[in-house]
Amino acid sequence: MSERIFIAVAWPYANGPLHLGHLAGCYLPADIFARYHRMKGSDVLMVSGSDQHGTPITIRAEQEGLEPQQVVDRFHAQFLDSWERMGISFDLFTTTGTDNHRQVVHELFLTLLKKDYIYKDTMLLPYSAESNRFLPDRYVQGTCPHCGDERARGDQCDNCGRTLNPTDLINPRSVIGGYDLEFRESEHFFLRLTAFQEPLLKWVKKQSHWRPNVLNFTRRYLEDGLKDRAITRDILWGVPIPVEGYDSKRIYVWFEAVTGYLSAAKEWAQSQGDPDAWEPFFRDPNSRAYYFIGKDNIPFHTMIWPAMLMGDGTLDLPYDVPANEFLNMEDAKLSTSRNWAVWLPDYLERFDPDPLRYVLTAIMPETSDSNFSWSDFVRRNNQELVATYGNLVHRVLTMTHRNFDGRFPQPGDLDEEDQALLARIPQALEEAGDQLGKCSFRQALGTAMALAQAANRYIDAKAPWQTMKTDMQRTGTTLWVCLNVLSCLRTLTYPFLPFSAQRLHELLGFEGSIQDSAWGVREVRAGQSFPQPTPLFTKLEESVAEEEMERLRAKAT
RNA sequence: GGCAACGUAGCUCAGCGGUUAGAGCGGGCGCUUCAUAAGCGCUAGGUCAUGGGUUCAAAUCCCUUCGUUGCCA
Repeated sequence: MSERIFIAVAWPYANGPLHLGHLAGCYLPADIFARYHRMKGSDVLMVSGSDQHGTPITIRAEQEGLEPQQVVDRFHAQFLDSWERMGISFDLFTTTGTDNHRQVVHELFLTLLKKDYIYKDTMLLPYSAESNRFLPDRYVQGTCPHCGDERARGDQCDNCGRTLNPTDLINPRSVIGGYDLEFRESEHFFLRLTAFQEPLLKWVKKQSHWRPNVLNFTRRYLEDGLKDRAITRDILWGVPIPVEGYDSKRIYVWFEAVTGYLSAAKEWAQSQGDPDAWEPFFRDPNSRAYYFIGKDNIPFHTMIWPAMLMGDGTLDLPYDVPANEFLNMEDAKLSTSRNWAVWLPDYLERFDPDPLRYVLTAIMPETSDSNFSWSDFVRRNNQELVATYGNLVHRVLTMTHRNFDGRFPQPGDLDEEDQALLARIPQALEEAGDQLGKCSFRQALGTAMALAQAANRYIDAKAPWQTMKTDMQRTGTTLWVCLNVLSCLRTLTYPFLPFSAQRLHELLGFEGSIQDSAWGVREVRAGQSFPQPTPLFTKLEESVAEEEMERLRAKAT
């Protein structure tokens, strides 16, 4: 009986390239999870897309003298390229700019409006008479009422970090052209979040399988009390409001972007030639939906989106929201604006994807913030990937190829040590499978590496380079046991290291794609011929850490 | 200012009520030579931030203080 798994991943904002924080935060864990489940035979749908709307994109477009669409098209193409080269295996990576998305958002909006979960009200907003338009919060600057900083924006003050409303600012003024500015009443639509407070709290209290930080954060938030929130804005870049008379307004990104999970599933279904294929992922209690996000996104996925789903009443709520904490860079907080980050396109110009996938999994911020450093990257690559795992593969394959004529040996009688190591194979698969299923990716990777270490110990004890002088039968048995461990490691590492796992698959003489193998024991065949082995991973010069650190520092502003 | 999390070996962290507190890396000693000078074994005597409390029993639960970080007003 196979499981059905919907994997929703946070929508990256299409106003800049992706960095290691994005990857470690949600895309890599989601991909590991998806690959594991596909191999296990689960019915998997993994979707996401570029978030195209919102003020920062308008601002960037204005700065560069481009249309917003040109900005988002550029980054969307870059995202697709990064996924391909990093091996992030989306079933669909779309955008919020499609007709389909607009329709799905409209349907949900109208459903909630009809049920009175969306209502109209007025609010006081910044308006520029001279340019004849309402201004986004970010376009308004003024003195922060808390710290007195004169360059606070209408959404927040960068100096003291507090969240603000434009009406909070002292001496508010427009950023564009420095026009005078007034506040005018504007009519908007609000989501009645207060109606969902109790149902949400009741639901959240049952989610004992959630990560403690996600659960605690959400409970505290709900116990403090939700407020209704405006879901429309006086802007022109975004999804239109499906009600007559609101041409100068659009649906606010946070309402529209989370709906993208549903619209992406529907778009995927259409692309499969079966428009209803999305339904089992949203309307079957036996299917489970996982939302992979960074911790800054928790409220939207544990409260707002579930509230919208509850309001609709026909769609399943998230099963789990395995939010990750933050990844720091060389002991400092990642910062896009200060350019303190390693960008994916940049990384991929110089290094292979698997070492990064390995290191980011090993330090994945599952339970607390973690730190990426280039010296740690080089160290882990050289000592863990190359020395412990890659070298195990290489020493076993080389010895076998050289002494058994390029074929796998026929095993003789198995002694206790042989049996003990072979017994670890199904154990490791079960253990790692269990850990992967619980989204404990660091642990699962550790399980795989522990098996590699056990094999290294076994080889040391068996010393096949000694026995081959006197007893080829014994040597063949030893290597046959090792080869079966390699076959297992091929499976165990696949979710984390898809590229090298595929290569190992081929080095072991298996045909086709490793993706089609099952999550289970697969013995090597005695007598099977296999190719001349080449190393799986490349050792990095120690100087790489220094050079990359320099590069990072040089670009920072 | 309010709330929360964290503070464990030189470094990065795991453990989160129950035998002498663990792993990886670094350091020290030794073994091995098949392999990308890779592998394996042994070794670190750390007041589990601090001061109290609960308990037969606490790094593990509760409170104080200090420090770090995050969220919120």
